[in-house]
Amino acid sequence: MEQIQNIENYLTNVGIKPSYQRMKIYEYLIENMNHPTVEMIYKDLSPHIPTLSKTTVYNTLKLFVDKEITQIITIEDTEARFDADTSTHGHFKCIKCGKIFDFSFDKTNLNIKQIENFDIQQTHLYIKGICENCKNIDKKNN
Amino acid sequence: MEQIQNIENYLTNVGIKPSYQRMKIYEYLIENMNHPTVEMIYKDLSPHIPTLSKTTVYNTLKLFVDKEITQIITIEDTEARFDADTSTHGHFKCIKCGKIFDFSFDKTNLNIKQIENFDIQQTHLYIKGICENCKNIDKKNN
DNA sequence: TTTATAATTGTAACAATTACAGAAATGGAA
DNA sequence: TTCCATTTCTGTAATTGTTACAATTATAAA
Repeated sequence: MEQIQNIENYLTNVGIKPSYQRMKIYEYLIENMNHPTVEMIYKDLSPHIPTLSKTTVYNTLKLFVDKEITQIITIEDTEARFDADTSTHGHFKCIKCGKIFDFSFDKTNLNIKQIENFDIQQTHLYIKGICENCKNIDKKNN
Repeated sequence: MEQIQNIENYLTNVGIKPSYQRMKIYEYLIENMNHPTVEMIYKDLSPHIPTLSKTTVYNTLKLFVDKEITQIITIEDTEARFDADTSTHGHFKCIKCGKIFDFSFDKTNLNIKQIENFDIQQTHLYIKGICENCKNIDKKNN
């Protein structure tokens, strides 16, 4: 399809040889912006790529991160999540339903003092709490 | 000592029975604000508490987190770090020397749109890059 | 077709964490 | 004090996420 064609070109452009597995994993990432774990990617793709190895998923994601077309999200201490959107944006995790939401924020007026002369390469903002939907469910049950 | 006496009272006040291990671990946290890992805490305390078990360190930290007198820092995906300062503040990790720096930031004007009606319980800001000291070392070597 | 190189796979190793059961400590009640 | 119940601590085993590595397979150039 068109999509896959685009992915092939895109990977080539950033210096990644577009193997079948790599294209499928990248396609999965941009179609599933729900910040999947390695386990999720492996489980969902295995039926379509029967020979797929979990090691390949790990290797491929590491490659994507190195080439800066994917970022690691460490909002939970248990396992890493991956996001094909590498722009600086925040992540909210609902502690009730577990869903992770994206949000944008203005990092220009954080007004940071102590690290003014440091070189900043990555900024991650993680917020935890209860999402609107779960809040409403709570209300109903009271 | 005075310090230990304070810790005993403090733990009691937040609803934690102040056992010897718990007091020592909490004392370690407030004396070592360098965001230690479980391994670091265990290694440093073992000589003073020969019977200490790593499981106790895990259990105790989980208890502290539950009672909200300690926060988990997940700036790296490999292992959890712990911080007895539970106020909202940012963490900078230098990718050269690995050191973690605290900094304060203004979370009032982040100007967040998409999660306005969400309940916010924790805010974590993680920044990665190169600290001033490592920057200067780099300059000298060029 | 041959050959060199790169990518993929599967297994084993590793490291952080958790589960669990028994031992030790604690704190009343008799 | 002694007895008993409960809590805490300990050590080992199990679990989980990740990485190392060697063998196999695919790719691409000569």
